[in-house]
Amino acid sequence: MGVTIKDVARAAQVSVASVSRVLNGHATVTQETRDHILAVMKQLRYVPHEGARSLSTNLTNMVGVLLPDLYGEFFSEMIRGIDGAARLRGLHILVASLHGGAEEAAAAIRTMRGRVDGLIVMSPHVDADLLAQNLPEHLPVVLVNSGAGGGAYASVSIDNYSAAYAMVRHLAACGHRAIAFITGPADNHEALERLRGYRAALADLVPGAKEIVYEGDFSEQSGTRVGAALAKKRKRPDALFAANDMMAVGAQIALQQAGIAVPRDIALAGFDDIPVARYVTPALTTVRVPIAELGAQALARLTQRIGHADTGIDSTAATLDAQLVVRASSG
Amino acid sequence: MGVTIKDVARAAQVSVASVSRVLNGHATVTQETRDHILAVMKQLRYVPHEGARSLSTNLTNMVGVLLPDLYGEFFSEMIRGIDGAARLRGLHILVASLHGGAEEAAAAIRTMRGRVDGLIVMSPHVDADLLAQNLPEHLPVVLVNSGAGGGAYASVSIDNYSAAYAMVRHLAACGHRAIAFITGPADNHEALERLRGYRAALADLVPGAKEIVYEGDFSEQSGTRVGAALAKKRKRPDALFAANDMMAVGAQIALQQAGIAVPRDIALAGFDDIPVARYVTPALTTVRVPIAELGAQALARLTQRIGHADTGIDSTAATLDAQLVVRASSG
DNA sequence: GTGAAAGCGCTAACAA
DNA sequence: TTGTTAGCGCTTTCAC
Repeated sequence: MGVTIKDVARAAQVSVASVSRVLNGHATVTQETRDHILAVMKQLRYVPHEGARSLSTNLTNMVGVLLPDLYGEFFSEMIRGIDGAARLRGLHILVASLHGGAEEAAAAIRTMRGRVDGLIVMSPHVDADLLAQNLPEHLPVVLVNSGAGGGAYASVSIDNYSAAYAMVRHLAACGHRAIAFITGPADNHEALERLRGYRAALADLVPGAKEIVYEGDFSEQSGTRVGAALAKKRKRPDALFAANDMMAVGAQIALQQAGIAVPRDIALAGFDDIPVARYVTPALTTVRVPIAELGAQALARLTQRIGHADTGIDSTAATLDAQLVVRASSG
Repeated sequence: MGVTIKDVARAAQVSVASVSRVLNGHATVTQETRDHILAVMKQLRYVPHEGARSLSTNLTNMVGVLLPDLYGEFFSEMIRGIDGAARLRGLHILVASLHGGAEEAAAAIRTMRGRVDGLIVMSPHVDADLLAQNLPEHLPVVLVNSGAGGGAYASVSIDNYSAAYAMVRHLAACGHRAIAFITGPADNHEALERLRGYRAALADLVPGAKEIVYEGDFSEQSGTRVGAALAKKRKRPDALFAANDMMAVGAQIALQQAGIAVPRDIALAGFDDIPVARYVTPALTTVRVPIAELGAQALARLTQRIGHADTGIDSTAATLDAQLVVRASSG
């Protein structure tokens, strides 16, 4: 196909070893031959074959990124964070989504063998077993926002529990007592942590208050449903806390269409701080999740593991704090 | 490092060739030995080394995606479209951003050699020369939304010109005569096409109207600046058409803060239909760009080129239509 | 300082 | 049906 190291060697009348040496900056080459080889490379438009080099060195300078989905702001921020940290270290990223079921996830994991030096896995569904089964041994892995590790892998996550707790504290401080919650998908680790935070805070901070929990699935529609249902009730809660912003926005629109004012009639809060949160009216009180930072941290942890791959399993879990963002919707 | 094909062969008491055969589904293996080998693979947890396989077959099943930036909705939609089309074909994607200058862009392009079967390049800045210089010869390439091809490469793009033209037609049909425009970055091909569409439509459809052009750079701030400037004027245009949604949103906020109502005092329109456009008040009239579709098309074109790589250079340019989305902001 | 040659893990003739 | 062997493009000892 293309120009190979052999072509360069032949044209420069040297051995491939010498060409390889200048390629890798090994000092043991005369300035003279080095210049000559460099010139020939230029002239032939030689571009090294990274794949072959990887096979030889057992180093790819790539990290695999396994995401549950490639949709929306969360994902793009994540990639941005990872890529930023990666380019700093001269690494490239191989992205794959785990879209389908366990079957497809397993396939995705397996095709990473020999292509990457490490893996960043974010997967609310994949469990530790699946990983263990399909992961080439000794391949460094960092889990993101996942309960799957079970302590077996290094991980970084957002402190969803504390952030949800803090949000309820804020709502209570605003004078709201009947505080309702819209959950995320039942099998999503993050969503469950947020629910747990809501429950704990309610029990701790609003004595005598009882939980009001609506089921959602992180989609705007599920928020809309809850908003519409609430609008029809005679007795509404003082505040509605959705496990993510999209549901909060859905609820807000449904409520307003029913003539119920936010925050006058009911306070509203979300989670994530997606861009839209700033632009809706009233602007949405929410929790800012440092997504890009999360990705950057994951990559940092990973490269550190790649450095000394034989230090055994690293099961430490890092946690990033999320930040309360108070806007108009919480009253 | 891991378990290799040799290990499997040894354990199964067969040659590596046989193992390779069952790996690749070559029928010429007894059911008996096949089963045996499969069992050994399972037991040893063998995962083929894709890198090595690629070197042998000269096929990576990966496509490189070079993006100008990894920020925001546009990028994530693009990736989603490409990835969706890729997984349909059993391909994986290697993402890299061209962040820095030409230097870095060149480096990014070069490291793709031997890692990918083809390249999707979206780059408002990179020109045809840079590509030609650093691209391994015969590597299939598809350009996205770029003027860089100069007809030398296959490309797919949005018909920015016609969409902008249609938007001006819509604004004119709403009765607006003094229609202003906020440009994008001066070196951005798409931005220039939108400007060209605005100019042509104005000349064709609003006889006697003169162009009112403000400079922007696609950022929300630049829109805010224009909005603020406009707010101070005694005589404002009837309508403001921004070359992208972020600038339109920026302008809208600045105008409203100055007490100028949209669309009563001035009509507003954007371009892209980012999610926020739907949620601002009033909702933004804009042009929906089928970004994911654009990515999917690019990948489709690419794979078709990868199939018959020796058919020479394909310089055909496909164009996707964008769609006018009329909401409240245009009056 | 430079070259010859073995090997990275796999595939694909070619033989048997 | 199965095994032997020569690469794929590169790196890296080990001699010279």
